[in-house]
Amino acid sequence: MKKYQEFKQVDYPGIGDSVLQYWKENKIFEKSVSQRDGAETFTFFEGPPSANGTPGIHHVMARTLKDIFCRYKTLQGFQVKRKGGWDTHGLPVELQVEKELGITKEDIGKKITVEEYNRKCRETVMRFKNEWDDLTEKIGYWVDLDDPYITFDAKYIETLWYLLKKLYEKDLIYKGYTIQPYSPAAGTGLSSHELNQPGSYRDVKDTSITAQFKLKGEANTYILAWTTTPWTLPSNSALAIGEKLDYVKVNTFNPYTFEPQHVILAKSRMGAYFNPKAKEIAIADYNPGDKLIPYEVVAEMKGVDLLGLQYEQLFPIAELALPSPAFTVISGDYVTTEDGTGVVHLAKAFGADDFRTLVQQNVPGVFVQDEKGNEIPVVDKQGKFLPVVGTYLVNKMKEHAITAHKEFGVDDFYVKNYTGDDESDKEYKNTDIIISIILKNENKAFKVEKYEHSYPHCWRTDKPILYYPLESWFIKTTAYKDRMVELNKTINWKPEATGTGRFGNWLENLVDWNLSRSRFWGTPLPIWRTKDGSEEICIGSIEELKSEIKKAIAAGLMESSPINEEDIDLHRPYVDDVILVSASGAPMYREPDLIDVWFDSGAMPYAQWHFPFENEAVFKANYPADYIAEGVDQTRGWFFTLHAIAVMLFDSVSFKNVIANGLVLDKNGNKMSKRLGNAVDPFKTLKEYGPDALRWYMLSNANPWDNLKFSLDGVAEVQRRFFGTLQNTYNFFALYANLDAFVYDKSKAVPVAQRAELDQWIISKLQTLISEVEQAMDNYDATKATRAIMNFTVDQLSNWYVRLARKRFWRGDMNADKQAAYETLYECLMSLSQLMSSFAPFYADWMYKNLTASVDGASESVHLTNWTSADQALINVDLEASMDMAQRISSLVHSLRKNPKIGIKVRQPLQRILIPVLNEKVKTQIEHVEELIKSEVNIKAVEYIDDASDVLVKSVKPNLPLLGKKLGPKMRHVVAAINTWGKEQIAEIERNGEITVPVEGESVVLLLEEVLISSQDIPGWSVATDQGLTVALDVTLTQELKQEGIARDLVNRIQNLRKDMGLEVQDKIQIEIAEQEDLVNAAFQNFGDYIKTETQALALIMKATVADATVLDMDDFELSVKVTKA
RNA sequence: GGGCCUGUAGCUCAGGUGGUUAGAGCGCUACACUGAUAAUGUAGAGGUCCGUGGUUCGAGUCCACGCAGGCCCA
Repeated sequence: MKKYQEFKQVDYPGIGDSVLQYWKENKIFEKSVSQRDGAETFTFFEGPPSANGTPGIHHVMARTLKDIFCRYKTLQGFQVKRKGGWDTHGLPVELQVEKELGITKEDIGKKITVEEYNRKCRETVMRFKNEWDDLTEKIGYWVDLDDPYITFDAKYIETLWYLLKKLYEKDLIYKGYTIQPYSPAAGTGLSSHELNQPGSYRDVKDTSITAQFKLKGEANTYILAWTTTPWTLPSNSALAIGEKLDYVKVNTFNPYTFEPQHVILAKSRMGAYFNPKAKEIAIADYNPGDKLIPYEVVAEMKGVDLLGLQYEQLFPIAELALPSPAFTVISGDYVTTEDGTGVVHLAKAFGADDFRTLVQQNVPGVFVQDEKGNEIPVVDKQGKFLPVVGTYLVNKMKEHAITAHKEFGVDDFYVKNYTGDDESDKEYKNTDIIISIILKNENKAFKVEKYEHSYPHCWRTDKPILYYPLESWFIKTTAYKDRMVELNKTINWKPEATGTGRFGNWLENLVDWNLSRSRFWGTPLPIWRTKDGSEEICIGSIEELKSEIKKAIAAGLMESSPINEEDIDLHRPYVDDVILVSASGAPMYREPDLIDVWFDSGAMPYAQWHFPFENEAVFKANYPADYIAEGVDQTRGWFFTLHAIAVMLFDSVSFKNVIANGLVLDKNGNKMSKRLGNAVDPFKTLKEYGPDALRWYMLSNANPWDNLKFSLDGVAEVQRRFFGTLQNTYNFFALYANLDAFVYDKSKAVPVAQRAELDQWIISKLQTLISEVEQAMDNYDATKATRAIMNFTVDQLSNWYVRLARKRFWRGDMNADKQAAYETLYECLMSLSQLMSSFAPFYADWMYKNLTASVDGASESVHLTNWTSADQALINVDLEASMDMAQRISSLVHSLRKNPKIGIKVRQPLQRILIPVLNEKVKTQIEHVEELIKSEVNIKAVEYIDDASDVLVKSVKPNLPLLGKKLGPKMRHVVAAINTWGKEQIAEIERNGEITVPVEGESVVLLLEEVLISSQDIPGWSVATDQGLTVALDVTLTQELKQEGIARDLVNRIQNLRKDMGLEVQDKIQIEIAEQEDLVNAAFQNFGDYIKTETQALALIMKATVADATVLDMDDFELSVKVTKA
C-alpha cells in the first residue's frame, strides 16, 4: 500500500470542502481551543459585522486577517477564545426596512406601530446570517458562530445600560445642544448619511454680504466679515480672525453710502475688494458716486493684534443685546484667506464651527427665552425668524421704504424660501435680500453680491437645510482626552501612521461624544426625567428597572409593568411606556433618544460576556484584547469607541495591537460596487480557486493596510506559482517515497550533521525561514511572512534543492544518503505545513494529513500541533553564503554559455571555469560547493586565480559612504582621481595600506579600506561579472569533451524514445546503433557504460546497419537506433 | 476646506540609517530540459522612480510646494 497519497491533479476547492468537513466531524476548532485550557490567553475581539446585507470579497480580507493571528497564537500555545458577534442596530437596518415596506420615518407611529416596525427590523437584521456563516466557514475563519453576541439581545443591552450608568455616576453624561443639519420643511434632523445622498449638495446662488462691524472707540472704523447666509447676521456674537494672518486697515469710502471710512480685512484679500485702477487716485479727489473708489493702506497688523477689539452689535435689537465678551474679536484656528475677508462672522446657533469656537472661548450666543425659560435661537423650527427679529425687519422696511412681492408681517420672515413663493416675480425679495438692503442703507454693508456655492438640501423635501441647534445627550469624552492620548501611545498600530496620524489627531481634536439618535431601532437611553427636567434617574440594570417600576406602580403612575417579565425586551416602544416616579413623587418619562450604535460595538468587550452580571472571570482573563483588526474606516468608529469606553471606565486600553486594513478595490483601482457591476462575488471566487489561494493572494500581494487592487489573475498566479510548485514538490516526494517504502521515523533519522551539504543547507535555510516567519508574525506583518514562505518554497526548496538532489531519490537502493534526502525533504514539507497553516489552513492541513497518514502518533490536524521554533544550532551562515555563491556562479556560467558568440549548450561538457579570488575566505566558500557547481553547469573543474598570478586584472572603486564622510565637497575630485587609477596605484595602496592623492593643491591620504578592489577581467577569456563575482569559462572543446557531449546527446534521445515507447522507469532495454563516423563511434565506445547506466540498457550494440531503426536527429548528424525492451 | 495613505518596468509589488549600473514575480521574446512533464530551468528586452524646486560632494530615499488616486472628517 502507498504510504503517501499521490495526486495527478489537484482540486483546490475540493480540498477546502473536504478539510472543512473533516474539521466539523472531528471538532478541530473546538479542540484547538479546549486543548489549551489553562494556558495563557491570547485575546481577540471580533468587531461585529451587520448581517443585513450579503458579504463581499472585502470581508474575506478582513476575516482572513483576523483569523491568521489567532491561529498562529494557538500554535504557539495560547488559548484563543473568539466569540463571534453581530451588529444589529442602526440606520442602515431602518432604511432597509423602510424601503421594503415603502414607508418613511414620518409613517412610523401612524401607518405602522413602533412595535411592528421594530419587529420588522429584528427580522431583517439577521436575514443574511446564513450567507455570512457560510462564508466564514468556507474561508476558514475560525470564530465561535454557535454562541455569538447579538447587540439587540436584552442581556447585551443590560450591559450597555450598566456602562452608561457608570458614566452617568461619574458625571460624564449631560444634555446639551449640537448644531446639526436640520430640515425645517420636513421638521427633522438629518443624518450625515442622508446628507451624503446623491443630489443633496446642489450649486445654488445665494446673496452674500460683506458686512461692516463698527469698532467701538474708533471713529468710522469697521471690520469686514463675509457671509453667504445673511439671515445669520442678527445672531452674530463674535468675529474670528487667524492670529498669524496679516491684516490691513484701509482708508476708503463705502460704495453704497460713499461715506469716508476705515475698514479692516486680511491683506491678501484686498484684491477682491479694491480695484487696482483706483490705487492712484488720491483720497481727497474722490467725489461721492464715482465708480472707482480710491483706497490707501494706513496700517498693517497681525491677527493677534486685533484680538479683544469690541464692536457694535450689527442689528441693535435690545432684546438680543449681550454682555461682554460678546461682540469682540476672537481667534479661530480654521480661518483662512481663501475667500471672504479673512474675518469670519460667528453665529452660535447656526454653525458647528461657530458653536464649538464660542463654547471653547466662553462667548455667549444670541438666543431668546421661550415660555418655559429655555434658550432658543431666533429662528424657529419652521425656519422663520421669531417676531423679535421680524418686528425689527418690518420696521426697517418701512423706514427704508422697501417693497417686495408681498406684504411682510412680523411672522413672515422665512430664512429660506420654505413657502414656495414665486421667485421669478420681479418684485420677489427674500429675507437675505431685505437684510442686505437694510445694511446697505445703514452703511453696514461693504459689498453685496450673488454667490454660487454648493449647499445641502433635504432629500425628501428638496428644500435647503439649515444648521440648527438640536438637543442631544453627550458623553464628556473631552474630560478624558489627555488620558486617551497617553494610553493610545501604548497601542501597537499597523500601520503606525494610522495610530499617530488619523487616530492621534482625532484624539487631539476631540469633542464630546454625541450619543443621541432620534430613531426607533436601537438601544434606548436609560434616562427618565420629570417634565421640567429637575429630577432624573439613570437605570443601570434590569433589576433596577423592575424595582423602579414596582415603586411607580405603588405610586399609582402605572397600572402594570409594560415590560414582559418572561421575555424581556428593552426596546421601544415598551420602555417608552414605562413611567417612573421621582424622589419627590413626580412622574418621570424616558428621554426618547436612542444611543449611537457605535456605543453598542464599542462596549462589546463587556457586553459580549454580559459583564458584570455574568462571566466575570472570563471577562477578566480576556481583557484587554491582544489583537483586533478592522477596516481603516473604523478608526473613528469602532476603534475609537472601544478606546473611549475603556479609558473612561476602566482606565485601560481596550486593545494592544491593531491592524487597520485598507480597502479592496477592483483590479483597476476603482471602488467595488454592486451598482457598477465590478464587485467580485466571494462565493464564486471560492468555488473556482478554493479558500487557500484566495487568502494567500490577499495577504501576500500587498500589505493589508494598503488598498488591494483585487485581481482574479493574481489569485490564479498565486495558485500556480506557490501552491502548484509546493504540490509538485510534494508529489515528487510521494512518488519516490512510495517506491522506496520510505516512512519518516524521527528516532531513526540521520543526524543533520551527517547529511549531505545540500541537505544541511536547505535545513539551515528552513530554520532561517522559521525565524523570519516568527518575527514577522510577532510584529503582525503577515505579508512579510507569506512572501518569505513563498520564496523558500519556490526558489530554495523546489528550484534548487529538489532539482539538485533529484538523482539521489531515484538512483539505486535505499542507503544512508538516500534516506537523508528523504528525511530532509520530508522535514521541509512538514515544517511548511505548519508555517503556512495560519494563512492557508485547508491546504496546510491536507498536506499535513498526507504526510502523516502512515506516521504513528501524528496529530489529528496541523492546527492542533505545537509550534516548532527554529533550531539555531542548525543554522549555518557560511554554508548559506557558499550556496549563494554557487547559485550566482551557476547563473553566470549559464549566461556565458548562452552568449551568442559561444553558444554551447549545457549538455556539452566543458573543461573548466576560472574564478578570480582576492581572499581566502571567498575561495573556501566556493570550494565547499565546487562539486555542485560542476554538475549544475556541466564543467570538469573549477580553478582559482589568486593575487599571485599575473593574469589578474584588478579594478578599483571608491568606497563612497566612507569617503563621503571624510571628504565632503572634495569627494568629486578624489573620485575622479580614483577612477583613473591603473595597476601601479592599486599595487601601491595594497602594498602600503594608503596612498596620497593630490587634490587642488592639497594632499589627501586615502586608506586601503576607503577603496574597493575587485577583479573584473581576465585577458583573453570570456568573462561575466555580477556583484563583485567574476567567472571565466574555458570554451576549448577537446576530442574527449566532444565525445562526452555526443554520448550525453544520445542518452537524451534514448530517454525520449523510452518515453515514447511507454516504458516504465524500472524497465530495462537493449540498444542497437548503426555505426557512424569515427568521432561518434569513439564516443559510444568510450562512454558506453555511462550510456547504459543512464538509460538502464543491458546492452549497447554497434552494428554496420540496424533493421527497423529509428532515425535520430543529433543536431550535427543523424543516427539510426533501435531500442527494444529487454 | 482639514487630517492621513498611496504614486517605482505593460501589470502586481520590494527597495533599514542618502552612495556610482534601481530589483523580484507575472506577462513578453529566445533558448534549454524531457525520469517533477497539463511540469521545469536559463537568459534577454523592458524605467522621466508622479512633477517642480531645495538641502547635499551625491536624492527613488530627506525638505517644501504642487499633481493624480483613495479613505476619514468638516
